[in-house]
Amino acid sequence: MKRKLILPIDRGSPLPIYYQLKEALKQQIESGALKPHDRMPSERELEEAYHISRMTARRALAELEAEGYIYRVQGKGSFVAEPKVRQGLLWLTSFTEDMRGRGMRAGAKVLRAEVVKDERVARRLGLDPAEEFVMLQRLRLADGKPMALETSYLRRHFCPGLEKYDFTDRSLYRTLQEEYGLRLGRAEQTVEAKVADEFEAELLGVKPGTPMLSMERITYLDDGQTPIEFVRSVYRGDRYKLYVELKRR
Amino acid sequence: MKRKLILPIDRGSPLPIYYQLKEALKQQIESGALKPHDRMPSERELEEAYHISRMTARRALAELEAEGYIYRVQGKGSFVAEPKVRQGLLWLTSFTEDMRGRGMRAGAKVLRAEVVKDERVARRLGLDPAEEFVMLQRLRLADGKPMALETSYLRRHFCPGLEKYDFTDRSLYRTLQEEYGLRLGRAEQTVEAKVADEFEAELLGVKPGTPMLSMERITYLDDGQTPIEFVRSVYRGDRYKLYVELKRR
DNA sequence: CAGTGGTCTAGACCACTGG
DNA sequence: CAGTGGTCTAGACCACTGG
Repeated sequence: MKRKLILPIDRGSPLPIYYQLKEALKQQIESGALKPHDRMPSERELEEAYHISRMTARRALAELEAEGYIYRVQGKGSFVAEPKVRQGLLWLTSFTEDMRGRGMRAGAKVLRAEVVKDERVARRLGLDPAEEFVMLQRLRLADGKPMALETSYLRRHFCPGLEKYDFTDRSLYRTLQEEYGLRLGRAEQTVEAKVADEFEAELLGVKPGTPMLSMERITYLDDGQTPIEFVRSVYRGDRYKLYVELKRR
Repeated sequence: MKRKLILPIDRGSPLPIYYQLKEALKQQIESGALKPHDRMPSERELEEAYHISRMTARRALAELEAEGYIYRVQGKGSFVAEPKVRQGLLWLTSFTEDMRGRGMRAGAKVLRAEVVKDERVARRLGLDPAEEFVMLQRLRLADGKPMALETSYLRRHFCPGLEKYDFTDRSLYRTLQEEYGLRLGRAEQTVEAKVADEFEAELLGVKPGTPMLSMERITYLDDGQTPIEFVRSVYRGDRYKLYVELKRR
């Protein structure tokens, strides 16, 4: 198969050739010009088309493979990968998105929505103990039945007046984005096993002593370093399971 | 600085030279022989010491860098990285690697090591019900105290005789790689909360009813689609916590 | 200045896939 | 068999760091 490759490679650029080639091929994949399982140009084809050495062509393809854009099969060739859930990562999703992904309908009952100070939370976020938060506590429902107890602390300074919205049928993350222009980037989360205390058991409709998944999350803005939220969640162990994809280093 | 490097490299091995070198250097780091911020041998030193080309030495170092074991500074050299603690859930790690990242010493007590058939496990892996597995059950220790009960099922066809090794002080994943040439790619894992049953409680030294993190994992070879292992692990909820990094889509 | 990592070349042999 | 990716060689020039 002969194909015309007219991707721009600039040998005068300070950017390495393998990098320019990698980005150009990536662009082809992301634009849809190359579709999943389409054959990529072979190393020798790239060598000839761009007058580069095979090792340089290889490096571009090897990095695309490492980044999950293509897969390679010895003796056959390189092929465009299925647009993957980027391996190895969990996605930062809202409860609503999470439940939808599991085929359940999400709901909420707002228990508290008020401005508070909390030294422990402030410390966890590395902030001044006097920092003010909007504290939002919701019982989260899946298909109408209790699934989790979620307590969020948002830095008031970034979203003044947040406590006035009714979050019964409203997405917190969507509100942050649409009303305050806050875009979330990443989060750090811990996951532990515990048993329900009386308060949680009562609210979630289980017996005290029932196993629960307890999670704490610190959410950052899309600059990756400004903490905006601390969340403590307790999920019913009998209804909730975490799915993770792991990748070998 | 002149240093004697007597890491074993076998040119007759089916394993690539760069890979053997990478694993040998990784071993030096994990054993503590090389400490954080220690200087690694330079590419030219490796070239000379092992009579290999610089590109081969480079590849070993480049992969160690990609895996987070070392960092490299142009004009200065390569250095051992700080052991990273985070991302316990991101990477497919062995128990030993996981504990090391938490600053604890890993150990094991082998409870069972035998060839079995197990229809439920076979079904979970999408295999013939008659598939034979090497079942390895270990009590996992951290700093000498029970941390988890781990039951692995490995497809016997891929690693015949595996049950004859003594895994008290031996890494299962390292054995798969070095003795059977099996390289792991990715895994799918579930995480649940449960309470310890009597058997687990007895072994792990907790009371029945103690909260536990229960995980199931299906591990695939580096082709990404051949299942090789099913693992069921139960971690003490009072000693173990998962760390996850989440990214916003 | 010698030493480091970063990029690149122009070859080589190998194992593997498919026709 | 021709074509593919996987590994490896023995060089080269470059930018950068530190003494």
